[in-house]
Amino acid sequence: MDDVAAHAGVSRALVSLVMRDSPRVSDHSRKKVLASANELGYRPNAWARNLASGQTNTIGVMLNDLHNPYFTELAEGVAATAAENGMEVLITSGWQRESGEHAAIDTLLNLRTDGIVIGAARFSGEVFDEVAQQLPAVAVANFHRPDSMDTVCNDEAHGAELVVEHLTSLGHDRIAHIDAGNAPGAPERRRGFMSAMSERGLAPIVFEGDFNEHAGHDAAEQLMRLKQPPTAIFAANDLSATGVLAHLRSIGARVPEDVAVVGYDDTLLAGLGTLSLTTVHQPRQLFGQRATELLLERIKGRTAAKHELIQPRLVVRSSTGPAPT
Amino acid sequence: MDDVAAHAGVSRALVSLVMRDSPRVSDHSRKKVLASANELGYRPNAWARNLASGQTNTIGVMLNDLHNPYFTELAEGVAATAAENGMEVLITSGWQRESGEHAAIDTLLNLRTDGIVIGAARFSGEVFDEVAQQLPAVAVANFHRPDSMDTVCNDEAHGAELVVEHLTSLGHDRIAHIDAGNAPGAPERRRGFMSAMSERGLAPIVFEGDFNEHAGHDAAEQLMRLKQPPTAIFAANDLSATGVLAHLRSIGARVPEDVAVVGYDDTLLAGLGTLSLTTVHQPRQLFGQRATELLLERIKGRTAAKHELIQPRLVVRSSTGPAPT
DNA sequence: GCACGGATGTAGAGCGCTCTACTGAGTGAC
DNA sequence: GTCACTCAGTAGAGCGCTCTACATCCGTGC
Repeated sequence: MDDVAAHAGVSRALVSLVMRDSPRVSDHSRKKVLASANELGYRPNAWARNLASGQTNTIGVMLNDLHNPYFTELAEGVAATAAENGMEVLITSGWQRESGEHAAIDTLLNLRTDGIVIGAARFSGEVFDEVAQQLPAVAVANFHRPDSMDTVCNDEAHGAELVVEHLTSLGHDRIAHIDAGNAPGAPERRRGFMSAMSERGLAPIVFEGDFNEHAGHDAAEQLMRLKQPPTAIFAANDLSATGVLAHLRSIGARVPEDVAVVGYDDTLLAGLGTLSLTTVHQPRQLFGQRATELLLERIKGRTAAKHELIQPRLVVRSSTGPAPT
Repeated sequence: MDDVAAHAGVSRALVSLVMRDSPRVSDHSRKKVLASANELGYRPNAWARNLASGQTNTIGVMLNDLHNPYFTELAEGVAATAAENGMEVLITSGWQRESGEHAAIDTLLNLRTDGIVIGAARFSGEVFDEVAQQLPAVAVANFHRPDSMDTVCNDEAHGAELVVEHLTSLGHDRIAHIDAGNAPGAPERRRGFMSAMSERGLAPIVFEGDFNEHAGHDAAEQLMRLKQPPTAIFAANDLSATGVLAHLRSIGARVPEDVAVVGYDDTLLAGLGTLSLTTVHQPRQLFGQRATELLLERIKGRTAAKHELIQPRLVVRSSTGPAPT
């Protein structure tokens, strides 16, 4: 910076003003400084800048798992909203391990970014409190719902209710749900399914499963061996639903004529022509957007915690149809 | 840091040594300082530390597209290798736009991380040169192969050759390739296919396609209308192969008895029980590992550029089998 | 002619660390 | 007893910026 100042024949302070796009600089000086900076290949040092200014203009995003589209779309939403507000985004990941998550959060805390978005961490409540105490933070899709920080969650239960509503409106009444135990989001989906069913006076059939293809396949096998097999199967997620479809095909059951199948998450899979799965779509970018907006409010001084529930929507494709008569 | 020093009754310099795990500190002082730091909730400021030390202990990773498993697995490889070497990783993304890529690179350059890994950027050669001039950098899966920085690439041509070898060994000789135009990696796959075919005295059939399901479906439709349809189809990637499978199923052609199908990339799709696709697996984590290793060499002072080609391997599943007689 | 105020520009302290050079105490060899 | 050396700790400059307070210049109004 000294070199640029000397080269342009101005003070260091003026160079600083130019680099920060201050309106307090005449056009003439601005051009002179910019030309010198360009010629010397000068680029402001972010560490020094942030140290001196005490703010980073950066939002840190900690994602549990980069392979999961859920998180990357969340990050994309954060990035878009951050960019609109002139902020930058730095991502760290825990690579699906809890120790990794701690390291990733520590990196961001040491960096003292202006705020932190936490994507579905396995942390205990205390860790959340500790983070919230140090920096403005928002947790997304986290099922602890810590009071100490803002949260943005998908309304899983409502998603399940949408499924039941869709299937019952098609005339289905023997509807089975293959769940995913205590995996994140699964209990809420299960509870939503059960309450939606009983509200309609229907018996909720629930089979144990998991968020993978194999579990869906096995559960479907058991379901179809029942004396009265269900006419519709609501799988834990899209992957699980592909297992269901595979089993149904193997026993010659037609979808949706004999059995309707619904997934959850609206992943790439669901959209494939071969599967064309009715599923529940979560507006994942919106999660990132709302999280960032909440964070910006926090940075501006709000202190009371806010908790947002985002509404999913049903995407009807060709794996569901009228119940067999 | 002053507070911690005062609280522990030592100098600031000693606190600094403790925070950096220096062996020059007695056990007694170390414990005292750590206790004070803990009590006061002290956490070293990364900006100040990096500014003062002139190094960041951090590797920056710029990824073109976080949704693409290719890049996230690359990042995972970088993270693992970086962790082994006691370094941290910070990720930025260009969100599939070139302007975004520039911003993402700028962020890292301003941060002056110790090195940068660039995941498949759309940059021109000059941009690579410019980056390489400022910081140690490695480009991964980039098809410009700039001389100014190290590169790590997949040997796409060899992957295509593996496919041809597999199919011919099964007795196939009418093999068609659905390509993906000039999309990244596609020209290399096409060339590999063509040369492997002609080496074996076979006529390479190439149809225009793209890296998506729809393109695979359409190309397959055209292929199967030929007077002599191919007995094996090598799609541009797994997604394209799902389109092929969908069309084959719709016209009642059996896979692999009537037509063998091969994908590329070994994504989640290929492993699904319903598809069970023979495909080419790229060791994507290895890309990240090698990239990081090259970067560390650079940081330690190597100046001559290195270019590595990583060998893919064929994963045989049930979408391929002996050619019909 | 003078006070005033807006527009530009500058000086210099300070952000929170690290790092070099140094001090002083203890240890062992001769 | 002296010297050389090691070990533990300290002082203080300095990393590359920003920011507050101030200086200077010029046009305006009375």
